[in-house]
Amino acid sequence: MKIRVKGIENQGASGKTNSNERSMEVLQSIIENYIKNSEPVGSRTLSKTIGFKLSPATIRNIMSDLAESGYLIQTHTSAGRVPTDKAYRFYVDSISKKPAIPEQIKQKLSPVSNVQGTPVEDILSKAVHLLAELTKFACVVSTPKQSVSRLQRIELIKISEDRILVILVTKAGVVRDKIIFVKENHSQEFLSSVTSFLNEEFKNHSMQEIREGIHQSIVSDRHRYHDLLAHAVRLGKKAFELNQPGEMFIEGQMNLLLDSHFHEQSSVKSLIDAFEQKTAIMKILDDSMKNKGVHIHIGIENDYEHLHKCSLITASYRNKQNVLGSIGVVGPTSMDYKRIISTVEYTAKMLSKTISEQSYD
Amino acid sequence: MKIRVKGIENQGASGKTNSNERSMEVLQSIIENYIKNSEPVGSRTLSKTIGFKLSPATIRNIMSDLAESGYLIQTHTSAGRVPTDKAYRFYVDSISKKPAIPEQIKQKLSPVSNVQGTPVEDILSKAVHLLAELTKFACVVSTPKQSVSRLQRIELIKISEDRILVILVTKAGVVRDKIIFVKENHSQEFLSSVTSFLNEEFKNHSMQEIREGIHQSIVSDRHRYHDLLAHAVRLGKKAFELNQPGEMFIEGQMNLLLDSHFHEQSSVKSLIDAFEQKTAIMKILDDSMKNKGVHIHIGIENDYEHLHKCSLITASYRNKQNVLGSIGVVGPTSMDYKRIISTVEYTAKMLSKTISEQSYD
DNA sequence: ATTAGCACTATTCATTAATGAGTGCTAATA
DNA sequence: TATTAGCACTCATTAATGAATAGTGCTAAT
Repeated sequence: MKIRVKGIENQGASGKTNSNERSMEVLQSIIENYIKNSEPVGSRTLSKTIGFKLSPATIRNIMSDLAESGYLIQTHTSAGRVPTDKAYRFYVDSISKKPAIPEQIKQKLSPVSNVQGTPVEDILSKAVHLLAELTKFACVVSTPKQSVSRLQRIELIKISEDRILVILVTKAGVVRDKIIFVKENHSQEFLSSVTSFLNEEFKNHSMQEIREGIHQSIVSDRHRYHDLLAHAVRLGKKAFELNQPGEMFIEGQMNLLLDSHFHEQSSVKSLIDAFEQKTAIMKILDDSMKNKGVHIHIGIENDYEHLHKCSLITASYRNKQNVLGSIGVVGPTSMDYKRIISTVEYTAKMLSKTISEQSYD
Repeated sequence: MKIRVKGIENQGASGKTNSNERSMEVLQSIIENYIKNSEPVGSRTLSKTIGFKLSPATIRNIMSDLAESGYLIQTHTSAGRVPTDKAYRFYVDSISKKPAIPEQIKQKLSPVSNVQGTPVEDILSKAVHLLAELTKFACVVSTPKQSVSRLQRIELIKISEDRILVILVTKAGVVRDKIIFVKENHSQEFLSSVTSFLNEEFKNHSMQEIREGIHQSIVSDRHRYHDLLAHAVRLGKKAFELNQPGEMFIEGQMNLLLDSHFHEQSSVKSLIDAFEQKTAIMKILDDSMKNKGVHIHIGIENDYEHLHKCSLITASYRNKQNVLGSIGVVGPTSMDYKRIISTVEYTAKMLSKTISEQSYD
């Protein structure tokens, strides 16, 4: 029995790194070929397209090894081979130098920064729309997380006997409004004093901090505000209560359905489910905020089953102070990773730049 | 040559209304059959399902006439017949008594009214979501038109040296905010006086009126506000400037792609286009606000070419004073009109009720 | 006016055969 | 020893064929 050097896996074990490197290059070639044509790639085709000279037979041997190690599968006996998620993982991990952003893409995305006093939501929506247009996949973006946003200003406005409009302006330039119901009929003057108190006390603090600290903070100031206090606590609590579960804009869902990889009925159903049930994607976007750079989730790596046939490329955007949210692409596992990664990265960068310029820091 | 009574078309011309009515009933039967099974219906099948006794041969004759008059088409020689848009138009026009809303639908839609101080946008989004779930088609809703909304309160808040946050609260309970840029560094006190002036002057007026009347109104009050005037005019103009082009929420687009009628590549492309290019659908929603009741646009009746294979059922929603926007369903021309019409109608009613309760009238 | 009967037509479905892309193995080769 | 040529084999895809089926249109009988 002949034991063949397996390449990749047992790197360094044998001295044959030569053969190892070659396996990697072959695998890379197969992946790129499949990404391009979406068709199982065979040994003959590959021997032509590959950089260096190798006969189909040799390639077959290599492919056989790669298949054994779980990088390739065959849909049936006499078909070419298709990369597995493991292969894609290897592929993206081995990407060293990112391609330069084509001028054309920069051009396309320039509207994102051409904004003067546009609400942050509109900027996000513009960005995700353009990203979908560029990538031809589904794209998502999460709105700035309220909890990490820092307060620029709060305003309480009486709009009827029992309703008070709360306006929160964050440093990032996001305006959130909500209406709270009260039993007491406060005067606008009273509200104004509560307002200025809250502003003084909490400007520049994150919503998270405010929610946690509001009680102590007010209590410690007891001497300055006496009867006003009880009401202020109650109003403030209500005003800063977390109610927005965090929104997400989606664009280009339908693009996916033109993609040949999602043509089967079951795939379509999965996709519908994945986008209906927003939490799974939202969670991935949230996770993406924790670390810098581009995040890549390939197929089976996703916890949510309905996303097993998808890859997600995400990147967070920020202003000068905080990471605010993230933007991402949802596509088939066989997407053109190099292109998509750099496009997402660039878009996130543009977004950060634009929003930073609008922030109040 | 035998001249057959054509039914429908030449009503009253001959005394044979009997045959006429029968044609209509046959047509109706064909349509309902097709709506149910999405398959061309033939004479044999029909002679079984139809209420009264008629042989296939007779039905064939009638069908032949109906085809000649443009109510039916054959996909090929030996296939059954399929209703045309003209047939659907006849069908919906002849619907007399609307079916009662099934308890199940009422149940499903009840969350729309279970809201306490929810922003109008959230109510709309909830409603359109549920509607999509119920109908299994794509659903859209337009946010309240700014121009007809009447002012409940305006607020100007200084948030940085050169930026003023404008908050508009409408009678319908919609809060709109935007940031305007100014060259002068106004004090908050100054803004407050402008604010109370604008509130006094314009409360209860529609945005449309305000935009048109702002100049005169302020000029005529020249004696009361002297130096303040010039600035107030400028700020007010900016504040009330129309910038929101009118939004639209879409839900369940992907539902359409599960529908057999949109399975061809070209149809999918059309749909994507139709939803990408929101203006066409937006226009239909806008039109729907002009008249009461449910509006029905069948296939070819739509101006926008990419909607030629779709029917739209829309209905406007309102508060006590004004028509605010409309909600609708986009589905295949062979949708179950009776069910969809009454569902949309009911949803719009619920929406109106809920929003009215929240309005400040 | 209605219907039964029949010839005719087009789709759909299963079967078959030809094609071709691709593999695995073995033996020859550099 | 690694590579390659050659060959048998497998299996999906395609086209061709024919039977079954669902439907129509027309004519003649009721």
